[in-house]
Amino acid sequence: MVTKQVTLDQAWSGGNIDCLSCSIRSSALLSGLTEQDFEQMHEPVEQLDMQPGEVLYKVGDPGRHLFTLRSGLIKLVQYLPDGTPRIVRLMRSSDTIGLEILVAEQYEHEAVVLRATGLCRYPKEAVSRFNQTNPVFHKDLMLRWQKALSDADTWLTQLSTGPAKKRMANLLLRLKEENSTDCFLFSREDIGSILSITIETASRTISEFKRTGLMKEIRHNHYALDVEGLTRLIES
Amino acid sequence: MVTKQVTLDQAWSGGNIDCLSCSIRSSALLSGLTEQDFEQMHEPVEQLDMQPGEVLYKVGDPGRHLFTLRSGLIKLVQYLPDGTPRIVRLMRSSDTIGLEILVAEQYEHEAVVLRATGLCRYPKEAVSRFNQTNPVFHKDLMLRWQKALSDADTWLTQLSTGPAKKRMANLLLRLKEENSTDCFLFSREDIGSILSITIETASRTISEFKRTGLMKEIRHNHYALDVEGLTRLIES
DNA sequence: CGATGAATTGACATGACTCAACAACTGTGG
DNA sequence: CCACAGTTGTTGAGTCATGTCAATTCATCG
Repeated sequence: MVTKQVTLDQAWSGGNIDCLSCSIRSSALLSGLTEQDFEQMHEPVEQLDMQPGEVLYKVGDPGRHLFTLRSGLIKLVQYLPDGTPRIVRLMRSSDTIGLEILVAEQYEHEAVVLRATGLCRYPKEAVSRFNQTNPVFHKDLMLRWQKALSDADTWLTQLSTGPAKKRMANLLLRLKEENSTDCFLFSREDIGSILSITIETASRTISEFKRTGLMKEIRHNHYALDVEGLTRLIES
Repeated sequence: MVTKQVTLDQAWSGGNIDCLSCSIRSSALLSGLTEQDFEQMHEPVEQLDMQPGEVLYKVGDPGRHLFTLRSGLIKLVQYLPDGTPRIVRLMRSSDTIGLEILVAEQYEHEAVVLRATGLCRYPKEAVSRFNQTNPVFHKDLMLRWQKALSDADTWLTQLSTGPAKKRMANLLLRLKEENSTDCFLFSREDIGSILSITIETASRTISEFKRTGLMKEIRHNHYALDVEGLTRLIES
């Protein structure tokens, strides 16, 4: 994990790491804040770069920071009583993770990097204070909370209900890049843990989709989707 | 649906319907508010009594009110693209439903009464204003949001993952009354829609549990659970 | 009492899991 | 550069769990 500290100065100046003119500003957690807000922060914002497999935090870790993804992909995992891991959400660019620590002491998930990820780290206290003093920030935070909830419902209805083929089709369309038919997959084990199926079933389903033309492998784990066909499969 | 209006007077006076001394006050949405807060409300709080089968709202209905359950049981339903209904959460006493309208225009679920339910109805504008002006209220609202999210995760991991028997065992323990082994069930169709299994599988699983002594039918849809045994089943 | 819908049960088909063999890919050391 | 081991993905055969369809019982209510 590589970290880069953002000093108060840099955070709102024209420096390299610059929250005020951040490229994902409109969707970043600290968008809408003023110079003064940043001046009040005791602990700096930091930027992290993480590689696949690295663990951001685990269930029960004391939570002192929230994070916003600038790029990449992170899985949130919970474990069943019998030890089976279950991926409960995927977080992508502009998503915020660790919201729970605003009202709890510990993280509720294990956060593991799936694809090289850049993120910004905010101290809990600062976020909490902004939330209480800045109405725009506060509204934005509620939006993020609601989005998380809404995502959780979709996860349940689309990825955890019905036969494996429909679930897989839903996952593929969900992982599809905007304005394109491209889709990047990851390990069969992770796919299984998302759809609650075995790696064999995941592999077989993908093979069948390839055979029937619903997807074409461009290169390793990179596919072109037949969006029409997959949509029809879901709705049938 | 029976409604009883709470006038400004009643809301904070010693009247019959009295938010300030409400019996579930510590867990009700408007706990922590002062006389002055109630004076600011343009539209009154109302109490509703609803019977099984009645629909509180549907997906896409314009959302103008939030609700807190005083008693009873309500299911939140979403529909799959192919029309299958899926129960995504069960709401019980002291739970708040309709949070989404604080940041969205419409309800995201269909809310249907499963057991005779009493609830309080709050106008969206008032809740929104309290949220911005009253720090305690605001903190409470965040707690509710986080609880909903946490519940959604549990729903996914416990009730939608693994074999039907384990899911059923989890559901039974979740429906169990506090400090007792009693458990009230509802229609097999609803159980199926919670666990994402067919009504036949639901029925068969319950029959098997009765045969193997994991539960005993006291009267219609009222059971005594073998908590130990069910827990063992889940963890195996 | 009969009529209706819900729940149960049985017989069978099918989808998903298990176990096992093998293939493809990755990284390491010679 | 190759040989090798370790890991991940694929495929096949057999089993088991769940879904499907149908028949029957049960509960409720007029």
